[in-house]
Amino acid sequence: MNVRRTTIKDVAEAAGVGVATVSRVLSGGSASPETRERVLNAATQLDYRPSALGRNLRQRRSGGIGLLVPDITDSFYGRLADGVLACARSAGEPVVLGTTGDDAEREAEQIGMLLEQGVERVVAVPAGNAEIWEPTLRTGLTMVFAHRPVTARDDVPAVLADDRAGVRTAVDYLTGLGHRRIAYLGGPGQGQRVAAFRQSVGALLDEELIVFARGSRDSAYAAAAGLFQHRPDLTAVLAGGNQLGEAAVLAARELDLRVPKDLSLVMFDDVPWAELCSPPLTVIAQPAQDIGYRAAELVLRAGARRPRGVLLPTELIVRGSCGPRRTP
Amino acid sequence: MNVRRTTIKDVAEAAGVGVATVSRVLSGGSASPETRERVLNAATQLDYRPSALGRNLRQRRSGGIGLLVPDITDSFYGRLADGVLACARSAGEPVVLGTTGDDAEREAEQIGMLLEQGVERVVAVPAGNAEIWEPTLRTGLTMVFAHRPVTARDDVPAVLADDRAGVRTAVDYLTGLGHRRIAYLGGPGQGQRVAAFRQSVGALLDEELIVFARGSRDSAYAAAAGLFQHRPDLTAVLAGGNQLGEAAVLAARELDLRVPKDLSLVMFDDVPWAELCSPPLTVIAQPAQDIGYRAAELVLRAGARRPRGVLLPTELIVRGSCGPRRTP
DNA sequence: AATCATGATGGAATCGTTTCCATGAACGTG
DNA sequence: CACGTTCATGGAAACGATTCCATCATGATT
Repeated sequence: MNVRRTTIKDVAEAAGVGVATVSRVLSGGSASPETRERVLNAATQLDYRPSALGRNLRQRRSGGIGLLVPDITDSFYGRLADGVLACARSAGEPVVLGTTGDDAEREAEQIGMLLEQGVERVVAVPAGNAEIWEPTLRTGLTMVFAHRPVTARDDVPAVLADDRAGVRTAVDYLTGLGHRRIAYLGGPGQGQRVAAFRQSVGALLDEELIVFARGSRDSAYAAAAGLFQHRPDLTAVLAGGNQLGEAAVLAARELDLRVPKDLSLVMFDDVPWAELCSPPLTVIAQPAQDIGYRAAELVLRAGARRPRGVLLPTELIVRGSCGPRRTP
Repeated sequence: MNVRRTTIKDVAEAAGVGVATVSRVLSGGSASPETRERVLNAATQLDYRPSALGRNLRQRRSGGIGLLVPDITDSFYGRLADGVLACARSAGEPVVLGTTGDDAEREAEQIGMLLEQGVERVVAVPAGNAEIWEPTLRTGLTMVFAHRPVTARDDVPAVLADDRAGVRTAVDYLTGLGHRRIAYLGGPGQGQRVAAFRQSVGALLDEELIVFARGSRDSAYAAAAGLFQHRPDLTAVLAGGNQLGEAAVLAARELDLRVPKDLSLVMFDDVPWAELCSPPLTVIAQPAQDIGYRAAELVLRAGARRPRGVLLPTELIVRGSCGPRRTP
């Protein structure tokens, strides 16, 4: 039961060389062909697997990459995580996952844990703002932000969907259908999108039509229902995420607002069920998996890492949840 | 930039004690009150955070817990992962996530990586069967299976939803509605459910009505469409997961089968969109998050870990996707 | 008063790797 | 032929914690 695992020392002994040589051979250093072969043979013979523990300690860093998302339950973050995992797997790196619940404090706690583990490369969907990140960025870890930027930190690369274009396209689409009172139903950390929304609606801007929910489903529902009840004059809604879209559909149904007859709805993020919904939802698709993959790529290629950021395209997918403005 | 992190040695020096004493104090060993205070002061003063790297090497294991799921994109596994994360967080342990794609080979590869990382406690939704797990279980790591058992390994605890009862309830419900030709649309690793299905339908059993998809969405759709076309006489379907349910809805829609008029549908796993679907889907709810949490609990409490397994209840939630048998 | 048990304490070993450095052989060049 | 350069190689020193073990002081028991 207490079988000691085979160490580099065993391999060295079996191959009749020093441990340094074994290490060199296994990590691609220089060695004579014959020695190399002897070592490799001995290694396979003994089924040697180098322990990451020893290496990590010596190099003062654990290989893996850290991933921080607000909520792994959310389809969008699920796909983003999948992208990170795919990239990490092809690089042979483990991924340490943590959730922040979009809470800056919890985020800091998770970062602390990652540092303690020696994780030095982190992909994060940032919850906090610039000041919050200040201290952790000074610890010297390699960060890449995904999905959202941290304003005023353009020295940290960010992989983003082109929210601005997405919002504008959606708003143009809705105004083109005749809508004048368009609401934005937002979640945490959507400063960019809201700015784009304000800009896109231009003269139609009505601050009361911009509402925010906190992270949870309940909060999203409350925000949507509150909005619909408080402003029955609105005719279109742009929901800033799939949970918010879900809440909007439910709230509309509850208040007997027919979609799209009474209310047009566009949702950020294309999820499989958008097509199953009744009516099928018009969405702004985001390449969630790509975002994750690209972010992981960036964080792994820490060296000459110049790109300040990557902007991936969004796409408006028209289904059935938008119609011409209801004529009163 | 090259700020050496503060080590236990620094703390020892600052407190005027030996490193052994610092270690003892910090890990709750015996020490005199005054020494304890001096050490604690010095530690907070220097903002000391013990490096997991050193500890891991000495103890020959990395703290964290490994989590292996088929597909983090799937809502069910997302919630399961969330449960594991919640438990791990409260225990202060990091979680290393890997996906297997329901592929035994990839699963083995992930296990290998975890072992290399020194991860000794793993929660997994097993993809492979008993023989596949044989060697990895001999490596001495602490395993807990979640969501699915590995047959013939009752020495490894498993946290499961009560599939048997769930299937039976669903089948009883459908037969109660008059259905006689009931299909099962399954995914990988659903041996238990299929067995329960066979048993529940009893004399109505028709092997042709049991079909399987591989993991992907496409495969699920193909299986569903094939089933519906090949056997237009069936009147009810039990889908063994949310992706399969989704595929069934899509395929039915494509083939102009009206739900529930032409086809009754029960889906395993309650997902948020089940309610948004048209018609809202009748589902067998599974406590995915609980499964994850309980599994993590079990794997963390490695000592006197007696329970062979945990069986959590499922619940039939009746919505609108089932109706009386279509009269020809 | 002598002995023993108890508990606090620090030095040193240990975990498994990488990497620095010294050694020696082989080789090419003046 | 002598000398410098290059290369393969192995011993040993890190890395930062935990933990064994010996030491010493203190108080209790005979």
